[in-house]
Amino acid sequence: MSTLKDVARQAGVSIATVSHVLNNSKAVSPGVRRRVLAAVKAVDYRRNRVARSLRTGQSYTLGLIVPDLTNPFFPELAQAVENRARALGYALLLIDASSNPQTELAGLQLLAEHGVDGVIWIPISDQLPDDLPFPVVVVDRPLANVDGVYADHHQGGVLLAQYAHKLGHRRVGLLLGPQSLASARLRREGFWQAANGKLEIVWEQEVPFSLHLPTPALELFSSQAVSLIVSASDVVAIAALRALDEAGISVPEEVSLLGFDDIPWASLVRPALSTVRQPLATMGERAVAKLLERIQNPEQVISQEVFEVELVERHSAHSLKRSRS
Amino acid sequence: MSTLKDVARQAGVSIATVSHVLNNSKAVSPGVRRRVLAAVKAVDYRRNRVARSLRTGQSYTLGLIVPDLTNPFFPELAQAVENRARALGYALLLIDASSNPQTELAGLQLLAEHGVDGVIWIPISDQLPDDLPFPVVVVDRPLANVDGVYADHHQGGVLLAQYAHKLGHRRVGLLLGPQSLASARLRREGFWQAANGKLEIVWEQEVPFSLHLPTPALELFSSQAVSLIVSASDVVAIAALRALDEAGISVPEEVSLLGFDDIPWASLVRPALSTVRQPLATMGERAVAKLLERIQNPEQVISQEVFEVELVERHSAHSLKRSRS
DNA sequence: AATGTTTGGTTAAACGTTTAACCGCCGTAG
DNA sequence: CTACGGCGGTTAAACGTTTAACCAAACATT
Repeated sequence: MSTLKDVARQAGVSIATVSHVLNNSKAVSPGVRRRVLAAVKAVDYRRNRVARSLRTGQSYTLGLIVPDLTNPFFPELAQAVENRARALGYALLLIDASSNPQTELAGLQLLAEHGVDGVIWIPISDQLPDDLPFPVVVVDRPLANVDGVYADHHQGGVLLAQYAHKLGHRRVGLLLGPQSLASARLRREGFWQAANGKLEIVWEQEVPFSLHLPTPALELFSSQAVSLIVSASDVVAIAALRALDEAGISVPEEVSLLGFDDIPWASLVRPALSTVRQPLATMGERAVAKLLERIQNPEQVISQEVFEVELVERHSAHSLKRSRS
Repeated sequence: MSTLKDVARQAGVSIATVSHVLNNSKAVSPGVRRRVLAAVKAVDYRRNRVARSLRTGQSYTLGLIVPDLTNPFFPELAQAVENRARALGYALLLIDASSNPQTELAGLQLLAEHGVDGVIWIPISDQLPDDLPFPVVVVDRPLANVDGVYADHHQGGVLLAQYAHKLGHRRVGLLLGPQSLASARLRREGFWQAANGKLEIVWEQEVPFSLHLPTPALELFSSQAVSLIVSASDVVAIAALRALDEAGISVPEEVSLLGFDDIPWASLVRPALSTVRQPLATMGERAVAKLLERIQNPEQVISQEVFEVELVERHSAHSLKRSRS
């Protein structure tokens, strides 16, 4: 690869001058500028970001840590983040933590070594390690003392409960997300709060955000009759769907099902999932914007942005009212 | 962030010595080594990979370019690549090309600037730009003159045709992937070859690898009767599934459907897709291994590895024989 | 005892940028 | 005519490593 030196030699100027025309960091005469640009083409020069990083302390690289790419919730987010970052001149280092908090920490460490300017983090751990040498903005799962962008999980819970009530359900079961995650806690709280007096929560079961339901959850389906199962996320809803199907229980005729997230698959599955939508791509883009703001201005007060959620009605939940009347 | 200099001062040795203990690049007495290690802890030293890169010419960073993370075929691959790369001490720069060849090229350029040691590429373009300053290994879509790891697409096509014949189908329609992609071409060729004389290919339609079917494809479903539709990939099979559902055509009763890839969703969808499986994660891991071999030994002869595929029977394709007998 | 040889450490150059400091020159103002 | 302030360019230092070259002291070999 050719360097500034090569360009300089080719153009018959000093390397400083070349640098200045490339960065517009100083006035340079049109004649020289033209020569330099020509030389750049001639030797096929590409700036060496490594050297630049070393000198300036900026790497123009961001980090992204996701818990598990295999969970269809994350790719959409990741894509938005990557595209936005690249549009703004940043490359993106990806860490997939494989649902392992250890890995996640190691990832943070790795990103530090690589000198990223900042990282976007969808955490599994419930707190930020201290003395990180870069700013971070957390996405999806609220954490204290960090910039964050989240959906309004609490409101999502409320929406679900209201919808359940509106459909005339009374006895419901809750497939909760990991309660170590603020997002899952908030959804639960929202639901409970809005359910108060109107809905009877017959059982609650904590399950991982995964396509594989633990057997205790499976057993609940048959043991205690509920007319509606509301699940922690679309993925677990879909897992439940499959389990119910295998158990010969039909949705929504025998039991209704509600999801959360509105991942693309929610509308692809049969019956299509009624769920609550969060603006994933927007959140991803906003996260990188926020991170860059923080990088520009490290002293600004930390803030959280919460995005509105929206109920989307499809066909996995059934109204009891009509069938009763 | 503390530097070698800080560690050296703290330990009362030269920075060269510190470097040597950290890299085991020279014998150092146990006493000094202990002091250095202690100093490292004391000042919370982390190696600065940027500086190291500049000096050594190695960045310990790999690039990964995927066409579209939102297509569920890729996350699994990406995860495998990332995990394997990290396990071997490499970080991974992700580029999502958003199905745009322009973006893809820009991404390659960006990776070059960042000085990656090599890149793993799932290309949309049909050839490798020349004078890339790093080695690349191509995955999934065969390209000439590059290292590659692929599934045996041709054999997959054969398997599909044989299976179709075994089930007693005769009139079939083909939802082909973009024929600019070698993978899609090979699948088609395999199918045609094995179909020869046994199957009548009533129509062929080229569609993108996406959840959205173009309308010409939709129209085919009703216009010309076939008993089986074989699709370019699971995603398009699922798209077809939905379209058929909306058209009130039931699968597999009225028309059978076959996929390709065996993405996780293939088994989640109803009816579960019969499809051909390729060992995605294995291929991802093998790709990074191959890339590293190439980095170690730039002169080795280029090679392609093709992986066996396997038919997996589920419930989207129907035997005609029984119903006829 | 004189002469290699090994051991354990240091010095300094180099990687490719950016950027502050410097400098010569030209045009203009006093 | 002198002084002065851009203008347009160059020089050189610095970023944090790695690593070749060097060196002193300890040790082994005859």
